[in-house]
Amino acid sequence: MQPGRRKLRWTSPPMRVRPRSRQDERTETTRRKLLAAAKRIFAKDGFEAARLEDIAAGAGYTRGAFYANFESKEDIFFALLDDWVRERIECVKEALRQHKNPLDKLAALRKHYAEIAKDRRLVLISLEFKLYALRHPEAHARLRDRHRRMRASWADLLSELLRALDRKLPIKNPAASACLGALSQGMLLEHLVDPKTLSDGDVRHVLGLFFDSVFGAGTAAGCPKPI
Amino acid sequence: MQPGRRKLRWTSPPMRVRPRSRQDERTETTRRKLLAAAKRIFAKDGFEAARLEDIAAGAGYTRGAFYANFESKEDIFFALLDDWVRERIECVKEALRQHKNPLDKLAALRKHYAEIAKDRRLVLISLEFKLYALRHPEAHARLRDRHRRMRASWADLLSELLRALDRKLPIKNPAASACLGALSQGMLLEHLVDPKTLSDGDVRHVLGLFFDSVFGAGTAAGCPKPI
DNA sequence: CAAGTAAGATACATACACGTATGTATGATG
DNA sequence: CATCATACATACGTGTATGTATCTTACTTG
Repeated sequence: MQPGRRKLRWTSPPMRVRPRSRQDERTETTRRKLLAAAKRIFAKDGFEAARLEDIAAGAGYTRGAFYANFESKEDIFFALLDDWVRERIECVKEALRQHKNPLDKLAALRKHYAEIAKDRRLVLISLEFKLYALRHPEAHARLRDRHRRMRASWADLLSELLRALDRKLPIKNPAASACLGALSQGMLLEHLVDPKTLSDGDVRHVLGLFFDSVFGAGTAAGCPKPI
Repeated sequence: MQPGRRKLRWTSPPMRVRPRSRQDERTETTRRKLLAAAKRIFAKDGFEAARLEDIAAGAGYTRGAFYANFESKEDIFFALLDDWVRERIECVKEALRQHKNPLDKLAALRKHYAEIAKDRRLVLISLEFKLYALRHPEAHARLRDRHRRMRASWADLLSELLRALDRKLPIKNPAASACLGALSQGMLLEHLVDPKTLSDGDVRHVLGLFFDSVFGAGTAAGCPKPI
């Protein structure tokens, strides 16, 4: 089943036994270039349709370089996913740090949510990959793992914020953020399939309302019998 | 570009010039069998991964039979989609007919929405196909067309019901049902990726609340500042 | 600077699904 | 009954992505 499972050089951080040779730098830059190219190609063609050759070529190499640095398409995808999630969390943390008042923090979070869907390509790919994972057990397990970690990070952020606001979520924490994500992903898709039926404005509008229903409106203590 | 565009016998209903020969019956049954098999295979493997050969084999034929009856995988998919949409609309109409009181009708509709996600396979495939369509302009156009027709049918149903209840939707009609669909699809996906984080119950719960926010709660005149 | 190691290129063997072209029964028609 | 058309099967050619094995070039080290 498993074809040999070659050991890759970077599954764990580079052991600094040797003080970082020129070769090490070289591999790191190619790895970075490959990741950047993969991001572009995945965005353009989607996960399944993306060809390893295009990714390698996009980074200025051939498939040989790819296989020297990654095991498979899934492999490089997860590497990208990790980066992406990390960036998003950092970005939100940073945004929240810039406010003192909890209500302002909430507003910042709301704004962030409204802007997620701007990263359309990434949202679509993550959607596609979820479907892919449902048919590929190994990928599914890895993805679920990532998801849990991500939700946990969000949950930490949120519970702190909610404590400061003295509010409670209508459903338990990680599920709530999953629902918000689900709605935003789903609406983005519907919007892209037929922008006339569900406009960009509609999407933002409904997303905002849903957000308020979940976290309580921005200023009032929340809708009396909200979602 | 277009490889010959063979004329297929069933793009329009059979001309009854001849009074329905035994051959006609034959083709109709094979067509039906192929459609049934396609439904199974699509459900099992997804749209893109499904092989024409499996579909044909599943119906007890070979690829020859397939190409004699359909143009392509997309083609048979749209045929299935049409059936599915028709069935769903009929099913809801029937359910609504069984009640006199508009509030009961609304409750029936609510129940129906909660049960859509039960048809998991179909929801997933329709999701997958939307993504597929976004990368295949011809399929996209066809799909958008279907979507509009479907939304229009829903809109008719709903506006009648809403008039009877003397309520207004918080966003214009077809968009509202698109949002409901989006939420249900998105949550189903999240649920399947990680059932522990977003349970089946959570999904139904949130879907119900969202429904109430959109249409007004089942009994009260609706949430004062709802979605 | 020579010998060894690692990065990456090239070439190949494989696999798989597709669409088509041709063959063969079975049903229709004069 | 003979001939023609239709439904479907079989076989083939093609395109295309994949993974690996081998070769070349760049770097490292004694």
